[in-house]
Amino acid sequence: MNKKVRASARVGIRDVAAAAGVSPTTVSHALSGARAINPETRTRVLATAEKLGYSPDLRARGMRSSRTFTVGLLSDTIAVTPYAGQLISGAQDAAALHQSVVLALDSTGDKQRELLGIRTLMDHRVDGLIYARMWHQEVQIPPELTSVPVVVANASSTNTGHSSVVPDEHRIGVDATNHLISFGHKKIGFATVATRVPAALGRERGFRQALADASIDVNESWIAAKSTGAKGGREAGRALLEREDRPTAIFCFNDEMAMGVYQVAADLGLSIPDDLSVIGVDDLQLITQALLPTLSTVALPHYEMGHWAVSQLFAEISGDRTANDSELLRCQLVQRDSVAVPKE
Amino acid sequence: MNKKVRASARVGIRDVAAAAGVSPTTVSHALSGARAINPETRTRVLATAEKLGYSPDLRARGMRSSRTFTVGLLSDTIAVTPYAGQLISGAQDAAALHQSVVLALDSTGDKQRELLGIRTLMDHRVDGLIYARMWHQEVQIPPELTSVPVVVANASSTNTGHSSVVPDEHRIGVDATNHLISFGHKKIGFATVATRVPAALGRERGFRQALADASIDVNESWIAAKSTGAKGGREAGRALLEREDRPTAIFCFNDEMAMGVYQVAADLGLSIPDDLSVIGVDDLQLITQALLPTLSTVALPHYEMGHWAVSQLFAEISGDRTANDSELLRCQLVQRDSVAVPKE
DNA sequence: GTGAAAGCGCTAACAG
DNA sequence: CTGTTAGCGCTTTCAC
Repeated sequence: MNKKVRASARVGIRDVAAAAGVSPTTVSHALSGARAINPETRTRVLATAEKLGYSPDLRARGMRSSRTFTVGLLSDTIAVTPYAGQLISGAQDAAALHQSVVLALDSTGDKQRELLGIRTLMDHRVDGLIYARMWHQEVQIPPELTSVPVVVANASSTNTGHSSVVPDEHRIGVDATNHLISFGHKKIGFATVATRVPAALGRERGFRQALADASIDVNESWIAAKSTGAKGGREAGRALLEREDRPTAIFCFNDEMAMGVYQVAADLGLSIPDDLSVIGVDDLQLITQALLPTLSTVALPHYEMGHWAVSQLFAEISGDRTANDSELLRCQLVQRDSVAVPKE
Repeated sequence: MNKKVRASARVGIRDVAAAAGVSPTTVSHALSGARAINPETRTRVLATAEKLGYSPDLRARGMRSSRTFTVGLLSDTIAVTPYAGQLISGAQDAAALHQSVVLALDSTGDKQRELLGIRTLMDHRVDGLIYARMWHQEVQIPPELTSVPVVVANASSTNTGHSSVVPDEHRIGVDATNHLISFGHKKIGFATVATRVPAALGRERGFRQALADASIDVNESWIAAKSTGAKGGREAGRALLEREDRPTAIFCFNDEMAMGVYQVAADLGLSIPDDLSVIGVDDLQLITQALLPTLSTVALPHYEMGHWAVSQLFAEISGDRTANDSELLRCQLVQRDSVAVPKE
């Protein structure tokens, strides 16, 4: 019941100034450290601010300094995977390092909604923008996205001038295949997707390269390209495992396909990892942890991509780094129980 | 090359006013429709604004009207499920209906980070706040969260005064069980979790109620409470299926546990749905669509909860609705291929 | 080291 | 129906 009368009128810099017996200007500078202040005064001001429960109004602050402490994140999420959450989470953490927050918006893949989202983000005067995809792909930055720094996440932009970050797909292929090779496998299959997306292309190149480096010949009939998902995994698994000379290990394009391979293996009476080693990509814990045995995989770095993108954005804004950097993120191999030494 | 000289100086209401030969006030009102304007003038102003590529500065607008067109969303996400994305997505869509955006922040379950998040959100002067959990639970609203309207999503608040929205767990139990009953099952098991969370309690009550309503006796040894996840599902599945008098159908606490039951069934040579019907809860498509046969389930309404929460928030802000409403959301039964008529 | 004044882009209050 | 004036809360000149 103490001055709380005008509860709606939040305490501002002015109130602090009055209470501390200085001018608003001094409070401002004491808070921001923008110019030298008598240490004593400074301490007093800070204490007063604390006591009064002062909380800065970022909008007002931004009005003058033309910043909003806000970055936009435009994605194409359809929320069936945890990817969006992970990427946003990384973006948030990086933004927090710059006293900023992220304004995430998804377009559901709809051009109309995307345009609306861009407008909204612009109206909020975001300091910069992350243009993100949930699946690694090539994108064209919408021309409306001008007059604001943009960094592309999990996609590469065809129209240049923007930094971008993607997983190192080639390396994923190399690492996964090498992991199988390191256990002694020589007969290694690849269950992949038929679409010519960067992920498929890169991982296959990596697969071939790792085999070549180990002087293992590629058996073309041990590469099965089907649709994605568990269904595609089952198709690929059948193609690979129902042959006389079947591989002893299969590198799967992703965890869902690996799950399909598990199903076929069970059906054929093949035990994992004794009769067949399997490795996936993605590290969707819902799958990798639930499968029996748990699935070894290469984790996709969504969190890291979000983090990198926002860090890069701020670096560009402050002029520390130039646009048009592009980063290839190394992915982590996660060892679980689906890979073992081959029987024979 | 045309006036674009001062590209950084965005066109504002003033520029539009000058170009249209009216005062800024008129432009403001023409834009907002807050007061009557000569239709002709209005049209001219709007056209000018469009031509000049005017985009309102929401911060400035909010400065005067003390709104930010922004709602905060504080969650405890650990991003292994797509839930967060779904809830946020619902929140975004509802916010868009009020020309607002959502500022999502997660605390990773850390009290310290949560406090920081609250501060950040407050500094950004969000118009309201959604306090969300990814797993249905009871929460206590942090005392710092005062001076701003709060709605709780996927949790119920012990300290009153806030509206909240949760799934109707009892109904989930009833609907899932009834679904099995409708196929003719009488020997129905329940694979659940041992923790006394609202979801487990409610679903079990619903399970019992549905059986009672159908005059089917509950066989207590057909209720197995284990840990969650596929592992718990396997344990529960073993407990239920390795008996002489085994149930012909199992209602699983969630999809992951259902996956565990699938694994045990396969191990015991039981075919789904011929020898055993299974139904889950969650509708995690990564699992439900990947399992063979695809899993029937009851979908958790994360999108809807996000949507409801934000709608309620705006209703409270505008005074249309009072705080302290609480909503029980009906969940959708998703029929797939894991339920069939029992053999015998 | 500190203050006073001006103003970011907009809308609300007060005029006509 | 329209315009003028003031001011949201802060930072930034410019002055001392």
